[in-house]
Amino acid sequence: MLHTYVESHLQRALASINAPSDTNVVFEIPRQQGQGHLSTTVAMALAKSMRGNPRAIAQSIVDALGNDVPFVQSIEIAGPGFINITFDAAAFHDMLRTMIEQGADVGRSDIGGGRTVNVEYVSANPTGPLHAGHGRNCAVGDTIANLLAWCGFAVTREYYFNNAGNQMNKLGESIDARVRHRLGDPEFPFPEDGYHGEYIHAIADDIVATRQDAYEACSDDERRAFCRRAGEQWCFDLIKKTLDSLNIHHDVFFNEDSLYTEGKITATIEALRQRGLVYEKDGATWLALTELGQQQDKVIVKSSGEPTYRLPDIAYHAGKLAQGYDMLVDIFGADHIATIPDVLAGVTALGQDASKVRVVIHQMVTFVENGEVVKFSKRSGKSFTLDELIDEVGADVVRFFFVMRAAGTHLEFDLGLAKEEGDKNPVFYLQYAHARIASILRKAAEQGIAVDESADLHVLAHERELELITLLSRFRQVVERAADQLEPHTVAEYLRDLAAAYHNFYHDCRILGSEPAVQGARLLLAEVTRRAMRNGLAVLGVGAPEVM
RNA sequence: GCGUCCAUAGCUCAGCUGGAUAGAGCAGCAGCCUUCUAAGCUGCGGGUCGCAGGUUCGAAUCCUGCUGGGCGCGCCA
Repeated sequence: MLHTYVESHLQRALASINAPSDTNVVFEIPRQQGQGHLSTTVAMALAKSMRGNPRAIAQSIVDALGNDVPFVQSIEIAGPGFINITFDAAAFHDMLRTMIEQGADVGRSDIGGGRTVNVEYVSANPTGPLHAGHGRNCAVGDTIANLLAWCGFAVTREYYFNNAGNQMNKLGESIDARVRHRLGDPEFPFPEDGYHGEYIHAIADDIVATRQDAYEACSDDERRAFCRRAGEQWCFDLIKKTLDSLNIHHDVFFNEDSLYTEGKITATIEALRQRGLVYEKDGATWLALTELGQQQDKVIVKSSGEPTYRLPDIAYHAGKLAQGYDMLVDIFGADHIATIPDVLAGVTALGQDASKVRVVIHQMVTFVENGEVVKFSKRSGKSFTLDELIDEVGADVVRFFFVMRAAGTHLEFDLGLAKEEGDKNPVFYLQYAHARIASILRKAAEQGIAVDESADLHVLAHERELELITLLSRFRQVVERAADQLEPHTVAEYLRDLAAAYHNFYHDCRILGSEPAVQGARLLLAEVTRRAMRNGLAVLGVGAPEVM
């Protein structure tokens, strides 16, 4: 990054004009031409505390800097007090050299320092296939996990599920009914609010075909449980297969039921009770959330004796913190937003540090094709599954489209655009840049020209070359920021800019057939770009094709 | 009604934790291939940053209110 060349000099200059020692120097890359390569607003920020004219402060900073700062060509004061710095080409060559030395790992960071992070995402219960809308949680969660891993965190990818609830019973009853229909009892009643999806028939067919004897040996109650287990198995197999096709693999599948069998639920209630936060009312057990700053108290154990989801959620999060994770990341859809404060309050009440929990809320997805909203509904059984979406547009497009917008905004997924295998599709724009580089490297190899990492970079002076180097130099910072802020879409934005910078360079700067020194330096620049693009796409979980 | 997220070009969206003349893609119009992939590049048009106040040298960005929309507000998860 350019700012590293001037940061220490600037700090010294600030000290010499008696600026406060905690002054935060903010650097920006100016948008407009003629404003240098790098800009800082520090003089304007200091105007208040130092009670001075910002331009005058800027002038004294520039005077204190002197004109012998290495790599700096010129410094100008502009507008209300911007300090604009123009670097000489050697700064760009130096940055590129640093990136060359990072080899295939260009852009990798160690800001995580080995700290442990648990990222929990997908977490759909095994009551059916993942539907298309689940794709956003999958892609956002896995990309965040990738980002953190890329930045030196020790990441655990976790999937939390519940195979004991009401919905699972409904699943078992639904399958049971379909099996009985097949075994000569067509009048057997289908449960109210049962699952109507096609997959229920598929599961029933499977049971009849492979386990009919075992099924018929069961009592009525056992049959429902049998079907529930068969359904869970079938659904999980399918979910894992779907995730696998998106290259998503969890390290831990955490069964909510283990919280019961291991006594964590009762232990949690007792711990909360000891703190005076639990009371009985109307036959139920309540958590005094108002004591913890929340709006209202909530039931944690129903009068039926069953806990509500809130209790295991608290026990689950407290348990993960107790395992010693430095950070927990939850990926939730907007429909779960209200549960978060309760869980965090409960976790805090149990003596854990809730500030270690970071929750990424993503808004809902609308699928659009030809300007019309495409409906999907699990309830009606007319489900639009994630598998179908992947079949339609491909795994790369699915992953990219779900992370290319900020998680907090409503996402419009344009199926028409996604299906387009051409220039309109933003994924191909990135992949094409990579394939173009791969192609040129192949062509060079055919001509007996290898990438020479020790090539002299001084011949790189074209505006397009310097722009490309500047963009490349930002790669690591972009990834670090995306990891820190848990904002994967900024990587997608960056890669678009990087691809554009490469296409510009490619268009204006002939590589093969140039004079040997220029050819060598440009080939090396192309190779570094390829590495950065491949790494960036890998973080997004998108492939980097050699040929398109 | 309460909570929460959102509102930026015709459409979909960025906007780097307050900075300079608010950007990109798509759509529209006009150009560029006998040479490394035209899935590319170049140019043009297009804006009351939802509205109204406030803080500040300076606001799309921070605060308040309002309007419009998404999602929640259960002894469902």
